[in-house]
Amino acid sequence: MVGTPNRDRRAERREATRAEIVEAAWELARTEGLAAISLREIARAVGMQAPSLYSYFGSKHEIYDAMFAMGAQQFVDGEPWEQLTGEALHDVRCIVRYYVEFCAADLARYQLLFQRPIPGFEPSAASFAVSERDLARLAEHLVEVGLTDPRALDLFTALGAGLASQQISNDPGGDRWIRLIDDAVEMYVQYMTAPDSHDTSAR
Amino acid sequence: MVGTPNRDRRAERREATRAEIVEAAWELARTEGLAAISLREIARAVGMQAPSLYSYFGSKHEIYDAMFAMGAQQFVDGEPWEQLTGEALHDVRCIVRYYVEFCAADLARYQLLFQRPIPGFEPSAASFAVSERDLARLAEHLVEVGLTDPRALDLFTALGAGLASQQISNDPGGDRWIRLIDDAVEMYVQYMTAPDSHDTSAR
DNA sequence: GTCTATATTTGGATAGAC
DNA sequence: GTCTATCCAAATATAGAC
Repeated sequence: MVGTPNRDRRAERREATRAEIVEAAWELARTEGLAAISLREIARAVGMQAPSLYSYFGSKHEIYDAMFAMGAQQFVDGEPWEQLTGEALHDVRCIVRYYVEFCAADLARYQLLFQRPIPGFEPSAASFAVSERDLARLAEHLVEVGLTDPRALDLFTALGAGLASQQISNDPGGDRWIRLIDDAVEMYVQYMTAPDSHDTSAR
Repeated sequence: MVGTPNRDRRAERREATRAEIVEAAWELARTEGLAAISLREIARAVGMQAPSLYSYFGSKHEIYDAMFAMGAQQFVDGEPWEQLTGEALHDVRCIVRYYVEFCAADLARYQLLFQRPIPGFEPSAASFAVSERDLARLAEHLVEVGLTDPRALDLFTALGAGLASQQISNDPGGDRWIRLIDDAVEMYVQYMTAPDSHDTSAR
């Protein structure tokens, strides 16, 4: 009998090339700006002609989408879950540090993942799902360390986003806001764990 | 004797047309995205042909620069200085509210003023100076209400930027993070005014 | 100061040979 | 799957008449 092989070498090769294209696109985005990359440049970087890219992606937006998915996966893969201890102050500090440094490390990646600088582009549901699952996991962990207030998650993300945004926009390459992380986290945890001076029902 | 008139009607007319062009550019940026506006569209919106714009601006970047200056001026002009009382909690709340709502009210304006989504564009020193003077004034006011810690300003801007960023990116048109402003401000002021449990020298 | 005409470049995308 | 050739649209910017 003629069986089907348990590895599809052709599909593997194809997937590898797709990854190569996306990597090249990121490289260009980092040097020239996210909105300034072109199919011709991407193709040249991987040793192809522009039309050949259409064998791998149906449009430029599909490439952006794959870039988004890759960035989101990088974020998830690098998260320091194993360093968490269950102690609120420590864990929150850990996560905020990771987030801010992840953002500051790559402006283009930050823009694509956390802003919407490309007119007309929105990540597909599949690409977005990675981020959403991760956010849910974060929400769970906040509850585990005792931050059960329903506002805890949104205030947390606002804090991280603000430190990252300021660091990137106003001191790129520096550490002016990175140095504030520990203070900000202390402020946040103190407030969220203080005995009900500000809980919702007491108002 | 032949005197010079004390009003230059020609210059006034020219300035009015420049303002009209910038206004049209903002209008388009709001509907199509900041990076997607073209000189042709701007020209059509003001009843001109594209090349005529070059009588008023030397390049597209100069139009972006004028847009930046206009946005910065709007921000300054709308600031609620007259509502401030000298009481820290109240004043900080006032300013953060103004900032977040200003950002949330116009995505394109937020992007141009507080992010850098246009590859190759940076505001001129003159346009930027408006923002810088305003930031200095804010710093002074924080000191006046007792927030003398050197970290107060940067933590303040991070807080505002974070609330605005999350509101715009994750709940456009809603108020999910706007509703958190009062809590965030309370958290901030409590922390910054708490008796030296976290001041620099005590560490 | 505004126009027409055009230069020049560049972009995304498609057709069809191999 | 990759190429060449090309389409088509759009962009910024300039030249020169009026």
